[in-house]
Order: sequence, then C-alpha cells, then structure tokens
Amino acid sequence: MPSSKSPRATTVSASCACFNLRKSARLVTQMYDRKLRPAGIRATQFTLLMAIRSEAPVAIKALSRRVVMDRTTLARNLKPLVRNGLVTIRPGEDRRVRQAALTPEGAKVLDRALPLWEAAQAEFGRKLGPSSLDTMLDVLARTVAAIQAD
Amino acid sequence: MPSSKSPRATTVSASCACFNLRKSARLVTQMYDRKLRPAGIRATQFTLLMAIRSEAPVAIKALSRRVVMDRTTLARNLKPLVRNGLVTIRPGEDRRVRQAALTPEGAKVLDRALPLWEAAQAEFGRKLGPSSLDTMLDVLARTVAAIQAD
DNA sequence: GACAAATAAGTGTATATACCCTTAATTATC
DNA sequence: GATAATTAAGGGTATATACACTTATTTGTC
Repeated sequence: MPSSKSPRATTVSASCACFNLRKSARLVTQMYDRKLRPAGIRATQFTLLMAIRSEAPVAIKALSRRVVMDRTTLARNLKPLVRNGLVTIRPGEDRRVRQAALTPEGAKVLDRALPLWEAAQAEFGRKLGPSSLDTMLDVLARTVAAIQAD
Repeated sequence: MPSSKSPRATTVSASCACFNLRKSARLVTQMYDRKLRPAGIRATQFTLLMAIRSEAPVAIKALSRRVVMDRTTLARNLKPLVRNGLVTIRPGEDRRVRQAALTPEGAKVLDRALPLWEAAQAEFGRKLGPSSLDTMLDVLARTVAAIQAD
C-alpha cells in the first residue's frame, strides 16, 4: 500500500504504459544504436533497410503500414538513407506513388549490419533472459494488434 | 534463392526487441497524446510534470536519473514547459546546479491532465486486458533493470 | 592556497516523431 | 466525359532523442 505522500506520482511512474514503453525504448535503442555504429546506421534505419529489401520496390504508404510508422515520419526517416546513397526513391506507374528500393551500397551496408544486429539481439536476450524476451515480444505484438483493431 | 532473403526479414520484424518496442511506443504515445490534448500537453510532458511535482525542487541531473532520460534530452524537453510557464528553472545553492519546479500554472495543467491520463490508462487496459498490462509493465521494468545493471 | 579531478549543465548537430495543411493524380459517379 | 471523392505524397511546425564537445563550478590533494 503506497504512502499518503504522493501515491499518484508513484502510480504514474510504475503503471503508465506510455511512460514505461518510452523509457525502455530509449534504453534499448541506445544499446542497438551503439552496436550498429560500425555499420554507420542506427536501429531505426536498420529496420527500414530490412523492410525495403524484403519488399522492394515498395511505395511509401505500403512501407509505412508494414513498419507501423506514420507516413510523414517514414518519409523523413528515409531522407538520410537517400542522402547517403543507401536507398533510391523513384516514381511508380501510378504517378502519385513513389517507390523505395535499396541501392547496391545499401545492400552492402545491410550485410555489414546484420551480424551487428544479431549481436545486439544476443546481448539483449542474455541480459533479459530468453523467456522474458519471448514474453516481451508477445505482449508488444498484442499491444499493436489491440490498438490497431479500431 | 528465394529463401535466403525473406526469413531474415521476418525474423527482424518479429523478433527485434528494439523495433517492436519502438513500434509499440509510437502507437501508445499517439493514443496518450490524443487523450491529453485537451490539457495542452503531451505524454512525455505529463510524465515530466508529475516527476517534478513529486520531487521539486529537483536538479536536472537527478530528474534525468529519475525518469531514465538522457540529461541533454531532458533539458530540451523542459524547454517548451518553461516557455509555456508550467515549469521554472532556477540556480541551486551549488551554482553548477539548476533546479526545476512547477509553477502554479503547471500545477493547474497537471490537475486538468490527471483524469485524462487516467482515461488513457483505462482505455489501454481495456484494449489490452488488465493481466497483459501487468505482464507488460513487469517485463519493461525488468528490461530497464537489466540494461542499467552494467 | 594552487591546481588537478570530478561534477552539472549548455550547445551543435543529426535523427525520430507526428500533427496539420496542401498538391497532384487516380477512381468513382452522374 | 466532366466533376466529385478518394488516395499518395510533400512541406511547415513542433516536440523528442542523444552523441560529442565545451564551460562553469566544486571538491580533493599536495
């Protein structure tokens, strides 16, 4: 039973789903970014490169659905990748659409990044414990499904 | 070799702790931000106001430890709150230190925000299920502990 | 007391996030 | 076939994140 001093403050910090998700995401992102640094990309960029490689050429809109990222956020996250020559964006047949694809350089960076990502995954799994990692992925997947259900 | 490419992509999107944390954090933050909008603050700002209220006056460094946020990130997140008159930052006795505290206006906004936050919590709990919410908070707490253990 | 080590914080730069509003192109409706 | 409704995307603005580097102050050591 919490003390009478500031029970609500304690409640927020311990029970707010948003705060605790963001807090964990900050720490985990820092860890993955550090691991990926030798490849010259960040965790978010790694995810995007992987998603593009598996579906290229893919429209901005379709890609944003795939990675569950706001369309305008995605467009801006692609900019450094385009600037650094890892991704190309070209008009599709439907001239409203712009298609993203990996460049050869992008594929090369991704090949260099993959073992670094695997190392990050392994370290995180070791620290948290494999069954907890499974639990986390399960509850996060259900969270996304629950929110997107509307 | 069609099979060399798609399984890894699937693996990343299904098993990357960083990607899935960030993805969930995006969606959940959007939901909490929407709920808090009538109070004129965002989820991150709500968290900071709560933390400041429960410990004011509190140094930037101490606050950054409390909310597990990079010190420079925190300093920048405080700026809109100071600009909008919700928080004051003043020098401490130790003149290296700057102390943050709520203004009366900040307390007023927080009072207006609290029931909105509670509504967001309730809606999220209803969507995900109470036991899943507990599971999430538990695994996120252990994640933070595991990473900070080093 | 002088000076080195440690500590708290600010700045520059870059990425990440998403709202709102607008523009261009396609599809549906009559 | 002209026009309305829909769809894909870009730009403006604001917040969120964190690394590297720097500055100011305090503390520890002799």
